[in-house]
Amino acid sequence: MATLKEIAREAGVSVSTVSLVVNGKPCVSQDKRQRVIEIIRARKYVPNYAARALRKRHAARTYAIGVLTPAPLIAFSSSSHVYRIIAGAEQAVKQKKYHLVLGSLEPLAEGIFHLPRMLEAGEVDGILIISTAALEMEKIVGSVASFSTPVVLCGYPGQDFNLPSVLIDNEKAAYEATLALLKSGYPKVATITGPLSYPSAAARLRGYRLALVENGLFPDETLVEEGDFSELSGAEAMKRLLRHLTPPFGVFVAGDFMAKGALNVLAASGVRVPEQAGVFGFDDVEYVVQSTKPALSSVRAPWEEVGRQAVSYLLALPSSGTAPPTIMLPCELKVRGSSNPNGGGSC
Amino acid sequence: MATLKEIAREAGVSVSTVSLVVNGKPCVSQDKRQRVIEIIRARKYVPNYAARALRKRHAARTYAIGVLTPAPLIAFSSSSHVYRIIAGAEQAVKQKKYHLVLGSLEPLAEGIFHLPRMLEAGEVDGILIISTAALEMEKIVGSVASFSTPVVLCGYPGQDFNLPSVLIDNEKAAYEATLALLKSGYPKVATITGPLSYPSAAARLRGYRLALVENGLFPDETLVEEGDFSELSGAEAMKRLLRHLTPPFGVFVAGDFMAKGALNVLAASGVRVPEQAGVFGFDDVEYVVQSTKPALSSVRAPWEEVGRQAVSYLLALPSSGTAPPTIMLPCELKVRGSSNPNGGGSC
DNA sequence: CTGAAAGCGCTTACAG
DNA sequence: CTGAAAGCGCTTACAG
Repeated sequence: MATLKEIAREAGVSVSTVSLVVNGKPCVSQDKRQRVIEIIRARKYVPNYAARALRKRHAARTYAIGVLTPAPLIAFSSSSHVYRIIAGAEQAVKQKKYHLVLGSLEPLAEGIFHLPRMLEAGEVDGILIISTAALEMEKIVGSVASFSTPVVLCGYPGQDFNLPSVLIDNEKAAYEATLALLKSGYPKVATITGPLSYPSAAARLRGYRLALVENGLFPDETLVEEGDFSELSGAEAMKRLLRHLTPPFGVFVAGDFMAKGALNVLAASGVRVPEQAGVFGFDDVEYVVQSTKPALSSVRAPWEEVGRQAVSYLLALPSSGTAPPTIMLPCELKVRGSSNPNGGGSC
Repeated sequence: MATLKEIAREAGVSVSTVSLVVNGKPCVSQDKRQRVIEIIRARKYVPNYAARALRKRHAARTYAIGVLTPAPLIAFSSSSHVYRIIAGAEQAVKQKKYHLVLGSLEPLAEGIFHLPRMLEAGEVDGILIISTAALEMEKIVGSVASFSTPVVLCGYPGQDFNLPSVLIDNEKAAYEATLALLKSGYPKVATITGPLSYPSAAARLRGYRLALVENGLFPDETLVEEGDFSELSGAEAMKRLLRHLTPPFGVFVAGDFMAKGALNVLAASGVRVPEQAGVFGFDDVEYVVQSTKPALSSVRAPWEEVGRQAVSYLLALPSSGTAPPTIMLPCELKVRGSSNPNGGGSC
């Protein structure tokens, strides 16, 4: 690899001049510039990144944003929000000539995580932490906070870590999905929740209740059943609901897999969807919503946009310590056959 | 940020001694080592990566592997092999304390690509290039070849670029899928191909033909129809096939979306699957194979393993220039209801 | 417009 | 076992 010095010698100029040319500074005469550029081409000179960074000291950027996932990527299903956030973030960094660096947490033991090297040596200009609905973030956030690298948390709202965050608004989405069921004409609406120890599951339940109350319906606790996001748990929750519940009714289900289980039970029980019962899921998992009959209405979270906004926050982060803002992005309702008795339930 | 020199002054030792401690070299007395470590802790010293890399010159590793995708991630569907290769690669680099750096190609104009900075400045120790079935790789491979960074190509076999490659064996997989249809008892087997200008589509056709010939069947060109991987094109190709084809027969379809279209046409034409016709897809797209009735048999490529093998090749790459090897990984047959007349086609 | 020189933070022979 | 010193490749005031 050629160095500045070698180029300078060959061109018969000083290293300063070569440096100026390389960095596109204007104050170099035409002929010298020309000569230097030719030699750079011929020798395939590439600036030494490390030397440059060293010289520019702390002003030096790495032009990299780290993405910290709560587990190795292989652990996530292809429909996971993790991939969608990464795709959005990549789109956003690209325009600014940044790269994404992937690092993942490896749980070693109870609450002990192996942190990727990325976090330690100031190798990135900012870190985007992806959280899951369930993840305990205390340890991680604690470790990260001791570094000076800017951080932004992406994912589901949970405990307040006093970190800049881009989150999706679970409560509002649940509120709107429940409202949609009521508006579709179902006189009462039940819900199947996720594990209520998860902040996001609790938030979805709050949104559901709010919609009922605002419409003059008294929240009836026999209409609330808890699942664990699995298809089986959704089926069992639906069976329990059917003990008290007679059609017509709506069910807001806090996850698409559970909703699929619920639909199966309704079909087996002879309850016609959407005529006698409307079902609304959550997460808009492509291969679930397309595989049910009728197609499942669901809540779609804007995860790509979460990634994009997190990056633009990191890249614009002022060095002054302003209070960490929290952005809550709204979700979109995808109304399909399962909750739409007026639109022809066959599609 | 504290520097070695500051730590040395505070500890009353020379910078050499601090450097030795930081790098875990043994030849330092216990008490000095102790003192230095304490001060490093207290001052939260972090070694300057750039200085280290600069000093170690070319021996310095970046501990990063670049992943070059043929387009921004946002352009790929969640079922894309791109995500699966990345997940496998991440798993592999993790064990060696490496990171993955994401970079993507942006087609600017006809054959002109904007190359990510990652490729230019020796910022990574190796580059994993992901190709698609259709991608023209000439330009990219040419640009990359002029750098000294080791490269490995991942994806579908195509033109021979004389690069180390980890590919999936399309031909063999097509051969096996066709054979499976014959073994299931379908006396003749047709095929719906992808665009035959794609090397991978052509390879799948070769595999199909080989299976026929080996079983004493004369390749009949009226049994070959070309599609473009879309569901619609699969439906139309199936319609064309049905002009000459009477049950029982099998169809090897070179893509799951086309297979779905074909299944729809068979159902509409009153041909029962798998009793009268067997269908085998390709790619094992989760939300397609699960949504058809009966469930679609398909070929599953080991993309995670492709990523893993590519990384282990890059990390073990000898500096001497041996001929670039090419690894062809076999695919797995996922036999489901659509091609299995004996297993009860209802599942 | 151009060159000589200092120095970024670190590692590494080289003496002691 | 320990320290003084050179130098990695670059940028940047500073003189001219």
